[in-house]
Amino acid sequence: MANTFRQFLSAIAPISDEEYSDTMSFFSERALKKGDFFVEQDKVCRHIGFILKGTLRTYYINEKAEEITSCFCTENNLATSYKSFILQEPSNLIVQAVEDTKLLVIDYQSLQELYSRSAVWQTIGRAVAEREYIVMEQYASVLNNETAKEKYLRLLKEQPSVLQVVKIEDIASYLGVTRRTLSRIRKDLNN
Amino acid sequence: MANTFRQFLSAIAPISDEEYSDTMSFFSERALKKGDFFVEQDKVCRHIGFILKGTLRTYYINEKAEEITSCFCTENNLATSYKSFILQEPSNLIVQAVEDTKLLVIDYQSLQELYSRSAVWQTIGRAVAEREYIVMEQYASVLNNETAKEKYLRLLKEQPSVLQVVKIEDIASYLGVTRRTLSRIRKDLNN
DNA sequence: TGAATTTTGGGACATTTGTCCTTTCAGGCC
DNA sequence: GGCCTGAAAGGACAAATGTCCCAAAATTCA
Repeated sequence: MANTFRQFLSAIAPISDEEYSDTMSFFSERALKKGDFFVEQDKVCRHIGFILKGTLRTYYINEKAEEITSCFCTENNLATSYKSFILQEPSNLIVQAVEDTKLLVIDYQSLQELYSRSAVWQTIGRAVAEREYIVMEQYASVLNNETAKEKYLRLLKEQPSVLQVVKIEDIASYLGVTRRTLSRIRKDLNN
Repeated sequence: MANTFRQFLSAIAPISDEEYSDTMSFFSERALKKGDFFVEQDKVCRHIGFILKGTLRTYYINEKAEEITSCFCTENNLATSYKSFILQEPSNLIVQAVEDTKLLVIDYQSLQELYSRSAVWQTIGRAVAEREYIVMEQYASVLNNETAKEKYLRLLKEQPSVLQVVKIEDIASYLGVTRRTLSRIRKDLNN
């Protein structure tokens, strides 16, 4: 079951069987039903989750009370409100399951415990932060440089499954345009 | 001279006098003249620099051969092409001094050496990555949610000195609009 | 210093995107 | 099945932004 997680870790730092089974006692499985929240608004995010199955959407509410989607999280990736988790402060981001989802989760205290116990986990912790940075840099570069149409095509290519489970409105806010503009883009692409 | 750097580190992790002077032997000072490159395009970024004095601009060249500015780096902050540095792969970002600049730099090998020597530096390394992540997340959220005018006002408030040293064109690309639109925004703000 | 070059501001028009709205379609529920 | 509700597509007009341009201002360098 947790094999994909082992692969995920091994891609970051070599980890022995012993270290792996030791650390796995810090993790637990968690199931979410469609619509359940993994991180709630204004609550401190206490967990990082590795997505075994399912899809989550990360969004925030702007001052016009609109939901702005910032991320779709899919299988074999991490889900968290990372800033809230790092700083252990209330989250302005909301993370919600858009379909039934299974996660492997670890809480903040346990992760700190792992960091202090093991150099391997220090390395993993840094590598995860670096990796999240790179993902975010890529996201920002795309936001800044690509048109909504290009962004849509990229989503279609990189996370096609997302289109099947989320609402058009959420994709529009993810692309930084209105529903109306996304409608025009989609019409355009069907010639 | 390097006092501000000591403060920068202390804000991340407690560091003793001994640890500080030990590790300082890994750093060296570097001066850049206006227009000099700190990171060149398609070369591996081998250094992280702490800006003692001056300003740098981070940008890339898009497929229309336009310079797109992604970051202005000011005093008491870090400058690097972080992704290239982490992965030690060629940088698509260019980092250039927009005025005479002094940095405290460390190269990749030395930093790895510090990581392996000292738990404090493991923690600093992770904290820096986390911090860079948070900055980037904030940047992406701003890009996605604020209008060009709001972004301009934010820049004015958070990095007013930048306006004195960089070209309008670079600010426009940083805001994600054309020079023409930034001109309209500025006219608007002067009533 | 003065000529050449670069940078900036803004006019005129074209294009894109947003706003507001109506219609159609699909799924859930009695 | 028929009704209700929410999601999606797209028409019509308004607003924002881009493109192309030129003239004025600032800067650079011989």
